[in-house]
Formats: sequence, C-alpha cells, structure tokens
Amino acid sequence: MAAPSSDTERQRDKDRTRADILDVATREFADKGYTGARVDEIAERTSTTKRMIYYYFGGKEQLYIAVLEQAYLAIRALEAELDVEHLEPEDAIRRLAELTFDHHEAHPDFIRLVSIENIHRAEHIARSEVLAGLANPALDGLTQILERGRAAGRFRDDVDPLDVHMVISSFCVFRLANRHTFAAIFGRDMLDPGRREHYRRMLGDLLIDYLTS
Amino acid sequence: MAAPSSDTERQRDKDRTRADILDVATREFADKGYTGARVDEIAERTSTTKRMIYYYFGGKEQLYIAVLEQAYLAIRALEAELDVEHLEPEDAIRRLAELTFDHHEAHPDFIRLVSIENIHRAEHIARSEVLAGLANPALDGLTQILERGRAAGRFRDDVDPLDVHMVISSFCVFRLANRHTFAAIFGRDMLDPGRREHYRRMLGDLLIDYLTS
DNA sequence: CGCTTAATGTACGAACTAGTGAGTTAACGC
DNA sequence: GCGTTAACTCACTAGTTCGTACATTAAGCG
Repeated sequence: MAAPSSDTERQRDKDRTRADILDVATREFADKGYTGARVDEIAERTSTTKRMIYYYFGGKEQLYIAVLEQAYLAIRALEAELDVEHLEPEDAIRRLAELTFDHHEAHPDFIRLVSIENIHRAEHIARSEVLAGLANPALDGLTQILERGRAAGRFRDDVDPLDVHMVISSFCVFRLANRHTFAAIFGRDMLDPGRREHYRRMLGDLLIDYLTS
Repeated sequence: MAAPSSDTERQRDKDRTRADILDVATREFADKGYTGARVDEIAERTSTTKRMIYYYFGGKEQLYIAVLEQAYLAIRALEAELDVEHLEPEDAIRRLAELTFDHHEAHPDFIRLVSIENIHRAEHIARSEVLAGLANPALDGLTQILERGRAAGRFRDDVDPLDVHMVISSFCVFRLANRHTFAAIFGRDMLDPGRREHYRRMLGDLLIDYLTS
C-alpha cells in the first residue's frame, strides 16, 4: 500500500493519538481538578499509554495547559458566530446574554476548568502564549451594541462594556459553578430545566432594566 | 499548682491545639484545594504534630469538613447582624447587597473554600450534619425587605427572594472567585481598590432598577 | 504522692504518583 | 526492498503522602 487513504485505519496516527489524549485529559482535569487528576488514570482511559503523554506533551502541567488552550479556543470560536448587528439594541443585548447563558450551560466542563484555574490563580493561563490576552469576540459585539443603544438615546451613557460582560458572566457562571453548594444549602437546583426559561428571561430583564434606567 | 488559672500557660490545651490546627488547615485548604493540601504541610505550620490532626479530627477529610463547618458558621454569624428593618426598602436592598459585597471581599478564603467545594460537587457539605440545610439569616432579611417593598407598591411582585439572593451572590462571588482568569484574559483587576466603589454602587443600581421596573 | 488517663511526640510503612530509560515496530522516501 | 526515523510499548524508580504503631509525658484526683 503506497499511502494511507482516508478509509484506511492507520495504526500510527500522530494527530489522532494527540487528540485522544487531549480529549480524555479534558474530562479528567475538569472532573478532578489539576492536582486531583492522575496521569495514570488519563493514560488508562486513552487508547494509548502514559509514555505517549510525555512524548507529545512533556508532562502533566503542559498537558493541562494544552487542555485549557483547546477549551478556550473552542469557546471563542463559538462566540465569534455571534451576529446581532441587525437587531435593535435591546434585543441584541438579550440575544447576546442568552448566547452566553446557553453556551455556559452546554459546556459545564469549560466552566469547571475555569473555576479550577482560578483556584490556581490563573498561573497556567499566564504561562500560555496562546491564552494570555486572548481577545473576546463577544466583548467586541457587546461594545457595538452599547454604542448603538447609547447613540439612539435608549441606553444610559455611563456603562463600560466590560462591566456589562462581567454581569452576564457572573450570572451564567455562578449558575453552573456554584450549583452544588447552592443546592446543598438552599435546596434549589439552579439547573433544573423547569426554571431554565425563568433564569434566561431574568438575566435579560436585569440587563435591560439597568441599561435603560 | 492546684489548678491551671487563666494566666498560667498550660502546656497541654485541648481547645487551643484544636483551634490551632483548624486555623492552619483553613488557610492551607483555601490555598491549595482539598487534594492539593498536604497533611504534613498543615502539621508543620502548626505548633503541634501531625499525630494530633489524626487524634482530634480523625483524618484529612474530616479535618476538611471541620474547616468548612467553621467557615460557614462564622459567615452566618456575621450575616445575622444584619439590621435593615428601619430602612426604606430601596435603601435596605442596597445595604444588604453592600453587606454581602463587603463580606465577600473581607473573606476571600471563604470564597475559595466554596469554589473548591463546588469542584468536589459539595460532597463534603452533604456529609456534614451541621451544614446540610443550614439556614441563611440574610435570606430571611431579604424576604422581609421584598415584602415591604411590594406592599408599598414600589417593587415588582413577581420576584423570588432566593433569585435576588442569587443575583447578589453571583456578582459578589464572581468578583472574587474569577478575578484571576478575568485579569489574565481582559487585563482588568476586579479587586482594584480604585474600582471598588464603582462596583458596589453598580450592584445596588442593578438590583433597584430591576426590582422597581 | 503515686495512679490513671488524656494529650503529645517519634519513627516508620504501604500505597501511590509523576516521570524516564531503553528497546521495538510501523511508515515512508528513495 | 531497505534504511531512517517517527511513533509506540514495557518495565522500572525516586520521591511523596496519608496514615499508624508505639513510646512518653503532663495533668488531675483521691
């Protein structure tokens, strides 16, 4: 056989092995935290061996950083799809907030990785050339929306886009990141599907009432 | 000497030894997380030995649960001091929010412990008889304020106290818990003293605008 | 003042954990 | 075909980490 074609199962595949490790590692780190995750455990769930983790990534820490990079880039790629330029400012804000709301709910592992990284004071993000200062497409969209609302005299003129982004993130992140202690203390599951629409609408109301006051 | 008096330095003191261990352990667990914390490290920073940790607490996990219990009870004791019955509903809401805002900022270790516990899916809180279902005095106060505001026709009548509490917590917790990744990605320190008043006021505005819309 | 026991210190071990040394085999260009 | 090298396997180790067996000493009581 001359060259491996797409329908041929290659026994050795650099990309597939790497992707396999990264995928398993993402789940393991998100599940157990950086310190709690075990390299041997990751290796076992992989279709390859522990030696390959060191071959491709160098060590536990570099593997964890690679996991963070992949997770952030994937989320940012999703955010870049945001298209709200055709909407009225109020509707655009709601749409943007709901996009974040939905994204967070759809990617609990990412939220867990962020929480874990904050426990470690973002030292790994700081060490990553890819992530340090990675721009946020959603923030650019938000800036434009606020500008349009302000120009139309419908939004107050003393709001910083990053502050609004912070409010949206607070709400959406808290709902996922703190759901366990919240449920244990107050007996309410913030992820209960029956309350989903209520929270989604509430976030929009909160933002619009503030911006138009 | 017959009995140990208060001015006598007792060489053996059950309470002091226990409190010492608990204090050191709180800092260690908040700093490194449950898995990251080392029993030997805690012992070393104590004025006693590792053997005593096992003598008084039984093991790493029970020590961690004891740390959580003490931290939660201390915070709840502070919250119980809330006195807003003499204030107008709007001012009472702001006061309550600012109290939470200040408390969170003053107790970063507590916020870290909560984040860590959420990573572990609150399994230790669930195992603690003291903490499971521990009532929140601040929530009772909030319920009364909302009721008064609603009766006076100044607050909307479709708000759940726990939802308002969630919004307050989201904002205050996010500011502390996610400050590192937020700073790494956006270059803004949410704990910058120069922005403190801005955030404090913003939270109040956010709540009042929503409740009075 | 000696007896009892709660409180404390010392030394150690079994299991785990990140990482590696050295050899092996499949893929691919020539 | 064949040599080179990238991809891969296996067995192993040095250091760590929770936990404990055992010895010891201070405190209080009759």
